[in-house]
Amino acid sequence: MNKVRTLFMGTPEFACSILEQLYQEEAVEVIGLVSQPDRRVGRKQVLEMTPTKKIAVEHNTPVYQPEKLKQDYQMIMDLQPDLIITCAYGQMVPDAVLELPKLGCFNVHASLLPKLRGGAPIHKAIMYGEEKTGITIMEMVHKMDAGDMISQKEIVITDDMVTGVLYDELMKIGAELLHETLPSLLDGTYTRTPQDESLVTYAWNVSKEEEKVDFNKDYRTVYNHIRSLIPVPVSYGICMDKKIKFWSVKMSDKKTNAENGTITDFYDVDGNTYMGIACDGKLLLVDVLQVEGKGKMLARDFKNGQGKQYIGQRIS
RNA sequence: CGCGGGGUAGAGCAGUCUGGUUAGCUCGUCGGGCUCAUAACCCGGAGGUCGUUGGUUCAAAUCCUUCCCCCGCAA
Repeated sequence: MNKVRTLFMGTPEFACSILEQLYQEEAVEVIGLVSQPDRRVGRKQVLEMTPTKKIAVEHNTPVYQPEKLKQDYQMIMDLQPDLIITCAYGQMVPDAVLELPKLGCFNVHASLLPKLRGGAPIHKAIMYGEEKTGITIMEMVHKMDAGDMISQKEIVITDDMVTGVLYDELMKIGAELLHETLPSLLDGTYTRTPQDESLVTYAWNVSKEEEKVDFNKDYRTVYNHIRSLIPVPVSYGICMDKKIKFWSVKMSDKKTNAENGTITDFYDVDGNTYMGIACDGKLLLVDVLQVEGKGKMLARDFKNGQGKQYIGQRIS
């Protein structure tokens, strides 16, 4: 039996587990990877391969990285794939490509569609306080993340989860769901469930503006907001004219009548030291933080150094 | 040369502008004490080529210079 000629389209870390899964599938041959172009990253602007590309290179799979897929997709047409799987590719796929493979084009999306369509479903699931999220595999259509759903897998979002943890969990079950769903995609026996348009919500990429924390919002919202941006891009507040990033926070029952955003003091809880920030009448406890120009550090270390000067100051 | 902050005991910082005896603070660590007990308190100790190079000076953590490294921003 011939293997199904499969093209994978995906770019970031998240797509790696899906790509790895495809390599493990007996029935599938990965004939190519399409990812975003390599970008220069960091202060030194080092050109680095995209995460999926690194994996494809190891498997000697051809990699295509068009700057604008809409204008530059002939190589995909030439490849004549039987199946296209996408996951967090980062560009809209032209209709001509969607219609090309005889088995179809399917997307692995990190949310329970029709909720959270868009580029940042994992961050937004936590930021918006969803109690559960998951993975949806669906048909690709012209409109973003709007195709009929084929399979889903749920995961509960617990209070202590940050985006990074949820991200890893979803990577895992994404690969599992793909494995479970793949046979039906290959023989065409899958069932399609249209998305209920009345329940659609969107999860746009996190904007610069969204990285800043507003301690005037309610406690839970602030907590969700901060943990949703860990470990990337990390939220921040401004205090003493410096940017302070919040790398790890925790909720508490400690009450305060200090103004929202006030750094009230440092507290020892269960052997750890936390910096308390007033929010909505309660204290939000910061475990790990980073002041502009400095590395990230434990609240305990911050307290031992310049942290004392910050007590009583307000974060805006 | 994109802009800016920084490199001082194991950790986080002060001191640098206005050079000057044993480089200070908060912790940690080690020893001792107090206590029924302690993450508390008291006493004491160890631990620093002040990132690197060269220079100025009677004297450099501090002023000038070379390079390296870390971080924030912008991309």
